[in-house]
Amino acid sequence: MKKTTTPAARAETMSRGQCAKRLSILEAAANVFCRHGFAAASIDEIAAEACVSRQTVYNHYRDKDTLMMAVIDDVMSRANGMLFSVLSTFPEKADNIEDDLAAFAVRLNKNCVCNSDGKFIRKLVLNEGERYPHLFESWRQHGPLKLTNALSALFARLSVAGALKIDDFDLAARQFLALSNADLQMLTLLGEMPSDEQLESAARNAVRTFLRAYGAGEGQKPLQQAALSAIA
Amino acid sequence: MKKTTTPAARAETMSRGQCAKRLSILEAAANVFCRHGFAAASIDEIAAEACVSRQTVYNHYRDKDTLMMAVIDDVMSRANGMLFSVLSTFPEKADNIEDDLAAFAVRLNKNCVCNSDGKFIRKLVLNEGERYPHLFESWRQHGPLKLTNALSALFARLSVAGALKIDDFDLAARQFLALSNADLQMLTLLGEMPSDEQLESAARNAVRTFLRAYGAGEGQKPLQQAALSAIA
DNA sequence: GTAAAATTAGACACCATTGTCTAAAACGTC
DNA sequence: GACGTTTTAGACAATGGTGTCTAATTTTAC
Repeated sequence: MKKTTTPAARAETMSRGQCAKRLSILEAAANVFCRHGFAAASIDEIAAEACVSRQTVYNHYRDKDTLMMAVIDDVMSRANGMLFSVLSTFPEKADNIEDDLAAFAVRLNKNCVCNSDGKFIRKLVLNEGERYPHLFESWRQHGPLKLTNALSALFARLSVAGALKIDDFDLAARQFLALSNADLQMLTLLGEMPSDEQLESAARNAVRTFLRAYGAGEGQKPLQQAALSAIA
Repeated sequence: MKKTTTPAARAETMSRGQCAKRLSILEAAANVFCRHGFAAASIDEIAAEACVSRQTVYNHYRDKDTLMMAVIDDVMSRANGMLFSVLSTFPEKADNIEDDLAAFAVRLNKNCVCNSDGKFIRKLVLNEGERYPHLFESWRQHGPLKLTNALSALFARLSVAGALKIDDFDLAARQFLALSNADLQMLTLLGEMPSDEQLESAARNAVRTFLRAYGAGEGQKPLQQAALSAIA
């Protein structure tokens, strides 16, 4: 097991068979950890769900803790990448703020909050955040803090452009996110993925209220249209 | 163990010694279950934390599941009672809505959301809600649904009184609650109890934005005072 | 086709936990 | 002080999961 192939060749070797199993194990482990929690998750169940023998799991990851760390790394980095990607879709111009903000809220909730990675991270942070302050802090930095900072900067730009009237940008960012989740919390709590209609409706409701509070209302146009409740 | 004492006498007997131990066990179990989750919680740790021998735990509760059920019952009924109590403090008159709503938000967050029962229920619902739909539904009925319904009715009254301008009362209720939590989520996620100042500030921020969106603004008085951010 | 590497099933020791049992001790009541 | 009840500490078997090992089988590279 030493120097049998060059690193490049081994990388090529690992590119399909091994790598596929690694990913399969990671995905299965994420699911099982999410379903049962770390302590109650059994390696046997993970192996079965990954369609892999238990020994193979131990071949790739020394022990349960190592596997858990790898899963956390995997999910976190994917979630960070997705958040970065979504943040890069900020509205550039100040025309049609309502539609732009709503579309952004939809993208955010769909790709970062309500998907399976979001669910995993929510459970992880709630359950282990106290036990592992470093984990909590790292998540906070790369997640909510980065998000609110970006939103805050966006709101500042829009305020300067005269499209919004905001005194505390940071507060407005937190409130925008809170409003965006108001209609979805129940669904995400159960881990269900909201339908496109629900996502759209929730975003509309949030943005309308947000703009009624912070819009640079010429006409203010309040209660422009009866809102459709998003929750059954 | 039959007819040794009258039920009344036995009740009297149990009123201090046994009952105290029962409560001690319940409290310890709630803490340990909350810290480690159901599967990872050990009866030994619960017994130790309750200052009671393990056998005593088994004397009072047949097995781990029974104990868990008892804890859930205990926490849920206490939380329901507290919510009922807080709901009975709704503002009666429509004068000074801002202060009244803020004070209500403070009471709600302090006694129902951010306390240890709230923390327990949050973890319980997130972790076991999918596995036990009945548990989830029961919580939803007695918790968020009752709360939003009551708030919705209050907003309807205030709208009729001309103090608010709301088209969708239910949506407004959900948004009010979402805004009330916007500044506290980070803290409650870690299980910390926010200070009175933080509770007050979070409620102020929420109510101010809420009224800017839904207030029957005569002067609308926007941006009346620079907001103090509640989050460090 | 062959050799190296990876995978598999199964057996295994080990450990923590659950729930039971027993005998001794503490408690409260009369 | 005597009695019944509750509590306690400790031993105990049973269970289930972890992590290791081995030998056989499959996959992959060349």
